[in-house]
Amino acid sequence: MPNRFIQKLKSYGVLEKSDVAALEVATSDVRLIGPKSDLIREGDRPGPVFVVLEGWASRYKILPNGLRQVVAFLMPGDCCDLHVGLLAEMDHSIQTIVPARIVTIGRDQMDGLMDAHPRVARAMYIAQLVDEGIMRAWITSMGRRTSIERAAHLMCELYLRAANIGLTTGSELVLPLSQLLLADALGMTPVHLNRVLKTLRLSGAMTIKREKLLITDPTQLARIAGFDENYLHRRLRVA
Amino acid sequence: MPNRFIQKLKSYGVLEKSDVAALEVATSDVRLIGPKSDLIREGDRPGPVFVVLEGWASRYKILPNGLRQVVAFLMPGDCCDLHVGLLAEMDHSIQTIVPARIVTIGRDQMDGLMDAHPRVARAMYIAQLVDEGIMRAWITSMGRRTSIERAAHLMCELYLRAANIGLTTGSELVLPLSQLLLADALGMTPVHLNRVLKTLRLSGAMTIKREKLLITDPTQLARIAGFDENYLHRRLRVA
DNA sequence: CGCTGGATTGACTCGGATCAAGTCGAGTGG
DNA sequence: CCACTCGACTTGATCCGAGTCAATCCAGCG
Repeated sequence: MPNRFIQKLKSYGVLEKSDVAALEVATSDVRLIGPKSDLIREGDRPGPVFVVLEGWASRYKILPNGLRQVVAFLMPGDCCDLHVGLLAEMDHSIQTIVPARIVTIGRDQMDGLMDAHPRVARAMYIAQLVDEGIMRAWITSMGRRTSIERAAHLMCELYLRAANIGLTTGSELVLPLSQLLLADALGMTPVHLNRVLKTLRLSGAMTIKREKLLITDPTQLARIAGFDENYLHRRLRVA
Repeated sequence: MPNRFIQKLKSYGVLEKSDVAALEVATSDVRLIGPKSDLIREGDRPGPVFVVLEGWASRYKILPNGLRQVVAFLMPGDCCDLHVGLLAEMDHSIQTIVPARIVTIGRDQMDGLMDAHPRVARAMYIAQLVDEGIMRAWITSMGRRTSIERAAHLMCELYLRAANIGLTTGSELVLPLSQLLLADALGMTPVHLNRVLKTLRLSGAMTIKREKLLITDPTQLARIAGFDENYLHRRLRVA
């Protein structure tokens, strides 16, 4: 089973054998977690850094009135913030969506790894910058895109992120996200999301069927979304 | 003139005299920048890290159709990402709002500073985590709060952030943000924002007059916003 | 075979956008 | 000192995208 975390870091910069070996050691303590289990809850005191090796998770916040907003999706290879351990308490929760393989890396181990392997540290910092770019793109989507554009944009993003770690087959991607979850991520009601997905389906751009996203017309989907992939930073910086 | 950057970092952890001295050296190369000047534009290759010592700036993205979304406000003491230098190009622009005093810190100097002063590094990492928390709060606001709640929430946030660096006087704060800018930050039209501000004014919770935010009823404003300040992480972690 | 949780569809309502006039206040120049 | 201007703020009237409420529909499964 490929280690998506290492695969992802490699996409952000060349890693030597020794780097990969160190990462393999650091990510050997795998735990299996069931679906819909909170890994950590808002208000909890943060513990070790953790990495999703397989499966999907969501970061979310609950408002005082009970509404939920998903603020990020974690797919295989994604991890929480490197320095969460510095905080007194979490400002959001993280929950698995489907059964997942999770690795936790203690603070000392993480510090040691980053000190001894600057190329790894560099790749992790880039990963963090990409995560921030994604948050900015989400803010932009929520504020200034219509619901159709917003849904199309999210699908473009998820597809490219997944493609980056070899999770796609052709123009298809296994996407275990219910319409309720997607609605909470896109800031709309499930009913309206359902109609939006129908419109996108009828337009011929994409379909979601049985937890599979199929992009039938990438150009059109990107056009609908007004998608510019620059924020995913797949182009490496050249010296 | 107080150095808001040092002041802010101090709020995230105790700094020794030597730390402060090093920070003072690092932030001595001040440039004066006029209002509405882009410090860096989307697509540009990032240069040194920069810090806003005085004045306000905004991070923003422009959509293909020309719409603008402000994704963050930078107030005195705020800085851009520590590791921007790793990216090939910016995924958003940063522009001053009013005349500002800006400091730039080269990558090598920054690395040296953080290596030699772990307490400074720690405070900067916390600052970055707070910035991320703010982005998550914005996503949540845009997705699940009504326009009135959203506006109230932003005002609570700006007030607390400003109070943290001694920028407030009583329940008042100098807020040089036009309604157009606020509308682009809150994802609504200027016309609608105007009505929202009127409602908040009539409710007795807050008023904006001549670039000054006056919170007339903090409890009510927080209640309207559904505000929980946990994401600003003003409580320090105790060992 | 019925139960259950997601997906789908319809009818109606409402928040916020759009379009279109104003109004106010700080300069600026005669 | 007052008229002119320009940008930002206000207000009204109307429209439309998305929410709400309420039924189904459907597939997987005990």
